[in-house]
Amino acid sequence: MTDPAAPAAVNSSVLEPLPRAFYVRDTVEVARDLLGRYLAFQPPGQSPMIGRLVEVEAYLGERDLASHASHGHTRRTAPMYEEAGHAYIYLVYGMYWCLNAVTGAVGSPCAVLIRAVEPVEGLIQATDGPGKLCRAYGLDGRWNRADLTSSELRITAGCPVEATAIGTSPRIGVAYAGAWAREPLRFFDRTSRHVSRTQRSALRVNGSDRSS
DNA sequence: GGAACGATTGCT
DNA sequence: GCAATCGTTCCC
Repeated sequence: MTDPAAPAAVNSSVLEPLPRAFYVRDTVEVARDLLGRYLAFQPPGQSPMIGRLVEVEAYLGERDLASHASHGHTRRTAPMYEEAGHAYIYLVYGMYWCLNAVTGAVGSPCAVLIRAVEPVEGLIQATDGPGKLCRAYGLDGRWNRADLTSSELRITAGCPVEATAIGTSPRIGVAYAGAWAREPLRFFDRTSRHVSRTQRSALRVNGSDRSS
């Protein structure tokens, strides 16, 4: 039975956090399965911010030349080597924070970069880009290693995007990575108008949109 | 200790 | 097309 007093922009079942086991799988599988899920953040004393994941990228460990992990285990990349289901948050270009979900087994430095969400609740600023969404949520390095299954920063069940609606393309901003730059490791909801601006221009240029 | 370089964004 | 801006990584 629905609670008539609930604000109910979002019902409770979709807000159930995804369990640890969700993240302890093949990283590409996790990336695709993350589309349609909710990124929910409620800092102490503030109202919740919720967005629907519409664009992600998979980073596949030390052999992946586009990944920070290609430099091995360093102070920065340590979170990727740790338990799946936690956040890996880093500063890029000295200005923007980026949020990842750590995936796979401990010791295997894989992660999924959250590139864009569609505002669902409490989000005012733009969320169509990895730096923009962290700015909109107010996320920064203090939330590095946050447990996405149980902390104030979590990813919840939402409603997964069906396979036929998932678009695939090479990753953005990793031209330095040689052949790895061309791997189809970016996934997005083809029906969403909230994918990143960078993605749309890249797709126009290289025509690499391969919906699957 | 120093230099080069970004998993981006926004303005020209 | 390109500047902003600073932590990380790597070389001396």
